[in-house]
Formats: sequence, structure tokens, C-alpha cells
Amino acid sequence: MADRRYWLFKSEPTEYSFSDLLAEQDQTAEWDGIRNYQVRNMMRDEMKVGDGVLFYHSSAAPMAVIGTAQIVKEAYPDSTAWAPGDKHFDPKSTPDNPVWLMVDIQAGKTFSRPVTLQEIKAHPALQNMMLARRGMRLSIQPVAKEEWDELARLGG
DNA sequence: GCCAACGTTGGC
DNA sequence: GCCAACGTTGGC
Repeated sequence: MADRRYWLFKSEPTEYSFSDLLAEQDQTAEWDGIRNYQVRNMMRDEMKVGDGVLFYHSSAAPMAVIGTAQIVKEAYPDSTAWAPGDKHFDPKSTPDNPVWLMVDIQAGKTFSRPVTLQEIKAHPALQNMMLARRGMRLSIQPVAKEEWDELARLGG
């Protein structure tokens, strides 16, 4: 796929871990709860089936990329926005006029070792990743093909 | 627990 | 439309 894009998805493993994804039926999950317009727009406008995903554990020990996944369903309305009592409930979004979107991802490879944030920051070819830069808090971030290739190599 | 770096909200 | 106050994220 010539125009395949690459992404990094952050998740706190105490909320949702890569192991949780592996335990899902078909190892596939809805990536719901995104409530940031910049991330929503990337999902809506740029994310395609087949795109690569680096699965990153934040606020964890270790903070690291620990596996890959791929997009298996493109952006569609996030129904948790109008689920009463849901953690991500947002009255702005309704079934008739959905504001928030989600995608589905399926687990790919489990890395043979975690590639830590520390290592990424120290790596000449990776230290320009958004993840390694100060103040870049987007929960989904674009990744360059070269970065994807190098991380996949390091994670073996 | 701290706090920098954001994004969002709401008064004006 | 401006911008101060507030809330959140997430590494440290």
C-alpha cells in the first residue's frame, strides 16, 4: 500500500493495555473516547484501513511502545458520547449530529521487547518523533515511515 | 505530587 | 474576538 500511513496510539495500561487488545475477540477493539478536535480530524481525514499503529503505554513502567496494530475500520460516530453516565459522555454529540468519532484497531505484532521513551529520546532517528518532544500531548500522533520501520526493527 | 504545556470555556 | 481562568495530560 503506497499511501499507507503510520500512527502512534497512546494508552494508559491501567485504562486499556496492549494485553487487553490481544484478549479481545479477533484482537480488535473500538478506539473510543477521543475528545480532542485535532485528533478527531486526523481520524476523519487521514486514517485509512491498513494504516499502521504503534501501541504506546503512557504513565506506565516502562513508558514504551510495546507492539503494533492496524486500522481495520475507518472513522465512524463514537456512541459513547451519548451514552448516559459514560466517562466520555458529551451532550454536544448526538446520533443525528455526531461530533466525536472512533476507529477500530486490530493487534498486529507484540514486540519482543518494549522500546522505551527513554530509548526513543536518545535515538538519533527517533528523537524528532512527536512523542519525544516536550509538550506534545496528542493521544494519537502521526509517525513517519522511517520511524515506523526503525521502531519495528528495534522491537523485533 | 509537581508543574509545563497545552486545549477549552465563558465573561466581556 | 479577546484572553484570563480553569481543566487535563503525562513525564518527571
